[in-house]
Amino acid sequence: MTRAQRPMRADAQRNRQRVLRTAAEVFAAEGLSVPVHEIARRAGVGTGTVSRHFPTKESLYAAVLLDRMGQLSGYADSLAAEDDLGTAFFALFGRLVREGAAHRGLAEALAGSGFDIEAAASSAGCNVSDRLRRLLSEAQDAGAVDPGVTFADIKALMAGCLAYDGPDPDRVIDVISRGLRVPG
Amino acid sequence: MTRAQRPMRADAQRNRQRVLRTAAEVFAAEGLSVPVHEIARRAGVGTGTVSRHFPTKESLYAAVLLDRMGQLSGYADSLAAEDDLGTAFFALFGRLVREGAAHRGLAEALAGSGFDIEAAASSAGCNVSDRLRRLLSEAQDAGAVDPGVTFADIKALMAGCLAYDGPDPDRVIDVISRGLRVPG
DNA sequence: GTTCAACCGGGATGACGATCCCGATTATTC
DNA sequence: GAATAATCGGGATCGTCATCCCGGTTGAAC
Repeated sequence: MTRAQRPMRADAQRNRQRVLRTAAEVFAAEGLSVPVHEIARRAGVGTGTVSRHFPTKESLYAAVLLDRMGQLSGYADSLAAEDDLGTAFFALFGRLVREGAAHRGLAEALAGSGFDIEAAASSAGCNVSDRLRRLLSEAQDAGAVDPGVTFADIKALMAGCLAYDGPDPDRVIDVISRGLRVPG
Repeated sequence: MTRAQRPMRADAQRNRQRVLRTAAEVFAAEGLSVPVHEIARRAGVGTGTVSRHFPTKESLYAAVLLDRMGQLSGYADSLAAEDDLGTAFFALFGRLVREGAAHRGLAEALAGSGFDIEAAASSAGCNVSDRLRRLLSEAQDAGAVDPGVTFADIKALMAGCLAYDGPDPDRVIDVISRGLRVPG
């Protein structure tokens, strides 16, 4: 147990954020194979700076992904105030799909290297997965979602949707949402 | 205009097939980043043999993808005999999703390098896309599919489904199929 | 059975990119 | 404002891989 380390120097913190944001944009726009060197260039820092904050490229992937999950977690919290549970569920589902499209590759790359995303996320205090699970069962109790649908189905559908990165994601989400509602 | 070239030597043809099949399996199982060297090793040939048949790795991607599209095209043909147009449509849709999961990455990689998959496929005489489009409109005329759904929606849904590579693809396909049917 | 062009294996080559390192710089503390 | 420890930039290093090449081999034709 070492003493609580002193806070990061201001410029270091700034650079870290800058790299993280740049990386998120660049990965989303051009894929994960963009060289670290290029991310450093666009962020306006040296490659050494990137390396220091994120010792491997993989750790940069993880940081970008966790950062995004934190944001989504905030959105999930904001839905707690929603009265209509069906609306809340479909809102979160839709948002996850829309926002997640760009990050599917990240999740794949990390999973492929034995990085446990869910564990890391929940230890970071943002378990989007649990919130969605709870919303699903509440929405089912409220009669807004087909009770035959399982959480695994939802995850699978999302995994699918996350890949879609074309125009009109709303139409896709609509069709799927329709499939999830109570039949009849 | 050169004279029609003489047929490939028997061993060359055999090796080409062997590489193509091995590549399809390996890509599906371990992703596109597997080294060409490794594919050659598993196929039991030298790297030079792979290079000769497929001068670049990208051309290997294309060959694997077109090969698979040819097979799917054959399946689409076999559905021509089906009486129930709704059944035929959902059969092709489901099959495309199930079989396609492993090949999404291929399509992405090629699209990213300006390779026109649809054009290549149709010039190879196997336009799965057109067949699906026709089946959709026939199934809609027959009252089996919601007439409000467009072909673009279908392509989008497929793009999404293609990403899903987990257990129970059938449940996912069921939910989506339910969303596509005529509203009750 | 002989000839020859096509084909084979796998090592050599070169490019690219992640990571490490170190002298220069700058934020923080007193 | 001086001291110092954290940070910075970007070049050096090392591996990995796609691609090329060439001496040896084999199928095909006569």
